[in-house]
Amino acid sequence: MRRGRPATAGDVAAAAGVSLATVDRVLNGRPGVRSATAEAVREAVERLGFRRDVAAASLARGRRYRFRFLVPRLPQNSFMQAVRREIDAAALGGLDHRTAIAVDDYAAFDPADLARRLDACRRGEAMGVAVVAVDAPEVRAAVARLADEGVAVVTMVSDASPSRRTCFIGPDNVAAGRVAATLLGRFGGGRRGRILTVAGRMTLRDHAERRLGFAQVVERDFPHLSLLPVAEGLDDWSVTGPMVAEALRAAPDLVGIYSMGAGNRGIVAALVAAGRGADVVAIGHELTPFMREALLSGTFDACINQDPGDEVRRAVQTLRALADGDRDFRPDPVRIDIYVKDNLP
Amino acid sequence: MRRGRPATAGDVAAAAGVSLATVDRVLNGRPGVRSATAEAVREAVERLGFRRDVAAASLARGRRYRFRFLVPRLPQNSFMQAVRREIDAAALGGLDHRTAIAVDDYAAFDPADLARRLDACRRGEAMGVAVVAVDAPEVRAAVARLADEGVAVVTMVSDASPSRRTCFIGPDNVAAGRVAATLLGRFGGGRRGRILTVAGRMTLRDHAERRLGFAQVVERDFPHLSLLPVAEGLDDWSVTGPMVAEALRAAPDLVGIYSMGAGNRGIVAALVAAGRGADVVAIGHELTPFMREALLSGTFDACINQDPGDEVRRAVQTLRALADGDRDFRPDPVRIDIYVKDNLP
DNA sequence: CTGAAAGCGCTAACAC
DNA sequence: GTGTTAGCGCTTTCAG
Repeated sequence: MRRGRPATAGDVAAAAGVSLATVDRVLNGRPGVRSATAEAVREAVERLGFRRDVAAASLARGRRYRFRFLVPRLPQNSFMQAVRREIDAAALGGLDHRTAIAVDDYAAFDPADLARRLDACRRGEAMGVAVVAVDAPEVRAAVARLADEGVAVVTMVSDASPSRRTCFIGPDNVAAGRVAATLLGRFGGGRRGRILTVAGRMTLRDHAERRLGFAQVVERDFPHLSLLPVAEGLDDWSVTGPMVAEALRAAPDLVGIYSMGAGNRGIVAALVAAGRGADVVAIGHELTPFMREALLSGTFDACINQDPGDEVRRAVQTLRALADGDRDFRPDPVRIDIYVKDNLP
Repeated sequence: MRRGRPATAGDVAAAAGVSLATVDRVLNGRPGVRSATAEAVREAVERLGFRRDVAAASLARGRRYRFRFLVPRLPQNSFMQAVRREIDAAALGGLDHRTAIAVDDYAAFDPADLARRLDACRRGEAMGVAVVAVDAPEVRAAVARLADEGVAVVTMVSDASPSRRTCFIGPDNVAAGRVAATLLGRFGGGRRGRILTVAGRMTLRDHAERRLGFAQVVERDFPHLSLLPVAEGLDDWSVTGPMVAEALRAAPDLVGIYSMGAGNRGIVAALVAAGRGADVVAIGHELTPFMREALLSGTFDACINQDPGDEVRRAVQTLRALADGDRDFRPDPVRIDIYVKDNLP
C-alpha cells in the first residue's frame, strides 16, 4: 500500500473504495456524502496516515487573496515606517503565495479620513482589511459596514473597540505598562521621588492602556514613587523636549520617565541637556534606530517592543484564514519584547 | 496581456517568444540557454512582473525532505522536553509540506553516544541533521563524516565548534550573559556584595559563554559586586539546592544568583528555606513552567529565554535550504527574550 | 449521493 | 540550445 512515499488522496480513495471526488468532499467537510461513506473515508485517512499536501491543494484551489492595509500617515514616526516596510515586504512575499496586498495611509489621528478610506474598501476589491486604528465612533461604524459586506477587518497596533473587527493583533498594552513599571521601579534602586509619564495622546487606546498598567504596578509595588500627571507630547519630539525640560526643572526629585509613545528624541535631548541622562531612569516603547542609540548611550535604560514584522505576518495569516471561512481562527498573541543595551538584535 | 490575474511562466514564454522549458531554465539558472535568449526572458519577467508560484513549483518539483533531529535524553529538563515537543509539532506540520522529520535522543553529556548516533545518519536516509550538540572531539569528527557524505548538519541550542556544522541555531550566549548581569546589577539597587553563578557544567559551551558575558559586565559596570567561583550543579535540582544553601551560609553578603542552566527548583527551595527569596536577586534561563511560577512568586526576578519553537522552525528552514543546495542561506538570529512576571506569554 | 475528467502553474524527461 | 509533453496531488465542474 504505502510504497515509501506518503499516501495521496488517490490512495485513500482506493482504500475506501470510493472516488477522488468523494474523498475531497469528506476532507473539506462539504455536504452530499452519506455518513457511512464519509466514515469509510475517514477510516482510510486514519489508517494510511494521510495528510493533505498543501502545495497541491493550494495550486488546485487556485484561490487568490486580496487584502488591504491601512496605516496612519506619520512620516516622522520610525515605528510606523517600520510597519509600512514590513507590509511592503509581506506584499512582495505574498505574490509568491497568490496574495495581493495593497497599502494605503490616512491622515493620522483623523477618524473621518480613516472611515472614508475604510468605506472605499467596500467595492469588493479587498477580501480583508488590516488597519492601525483610531478608536472613534466613525471608525467603528465604518468597520461595521465592511463587516456587513463580508469584508473581514482586523486591527493592528492600536485597536478600535468595541467594534466588529474580528480581532486585534497587537500586544497586551496594559501588561506592557506593568512591565515598564517593574523595570523602572527596580532600576531606580529604591530611590524615592517622582515619575513623569509621557503619552502621545491619552485618547490613543494603546497609550492609555500602558499608563493604566504602569500606574497599577507603581502603586502596588513601589510606594516610594509617585506619578506626575500625564504629559501629552503628541508623539512629537519638538513637543516632548520642552515638556521634559520643564518637568526636570519643576520636579528636582524626578527619578524616572516612562515614554508611552513616540517623540523620544526630545526626551533624550532634554535629559542630556540637563545632565540627567545617567541618573534618571528612562523606559520607552518600540525599538527604532533612535531608541537603539539611546539604549547604547545609556540615556534610555530599557525599551518595550512589539515586533511589527510579526504583527504584519499574523495579520496576513488571520486575514487568509478568515477569507477561507475559518471563523474561529485565532492568531498567536503578540509578544511584549524587552530590550536593554545587551540584547539588541 | 495581464488580464487581472498575475503573469504565469507561460505568459513570460509567450512574451519572450520562447518555450516554457526555456523560461524554466532561466528562472532556475540552469545551463543550456544562449545569453541573448536568457536576457529576453529576464526582460519579459521584469516587464510582466512575473513571480513564480511557489505552490505550483513545489508540487511540480515533487521534492521530498527527510531530516533527523538529535537531542539529549533529559527527561527532567523541561526546556529540553519543550524542544522535543516543538520537534514533534514540526514533524506533524512538515508532513503537509513534503518533509519527514524523525527525532532520536542520545545519552545526555555523552559524546561517544552522540557520535554513534550521528554516524547512524550516514546511510543516506536523512538529507540533513539538526543536533543539540555536546562540544567534544568525537562529535566534531562525526559531524565531519556526515559533511563528507553531503549530509548537512546544523547545531541547535548548544554548539560544537569549530566543526563542519553549517551553522549554529541558538542565541548569542555571551550576550545573554551580559543581559543577565545588567538586570541583576540594576535590580540589586546598588547593594554591595557577592554573586553566585550556577552552571550545569562549565564544559557546556552555552553555560561557559553565558558566564563569560556575565563576568564581563559585572566587572565593567558593577564594581561593587564580586563573583564567587562558579558552582556546577549538573543541571540537577538535588545538587543545586544544597549548593545554594551552602553559599547562602558561607556568604552572608550574597546579593544575587545567576543560574545559567537547569536545576532552578533546587535554587528556589534553598532561597525560600533561608528566607531570602525576596531579597536575593535571582536571574535564570529558559521559561519553563517552573520558572513561570518562580517569577510569579517573586523568587526569580527575571528569566532569559530562547524560544524552542523558533529554533526548531529555523532549523527545519535551514535544513530545507541546504537540501535545495542554497549554500549561502543564513537563518535569522535567535532572539534573547527577557521575561519578568509582567510579560509572561 | 457519487464519479469522471479537466485543469491549477511549474518542472523535468526526452525529443529535435 | 530549444521545444514538447507528461505529470505533481488536489479541487471542481459537470454528468450520471
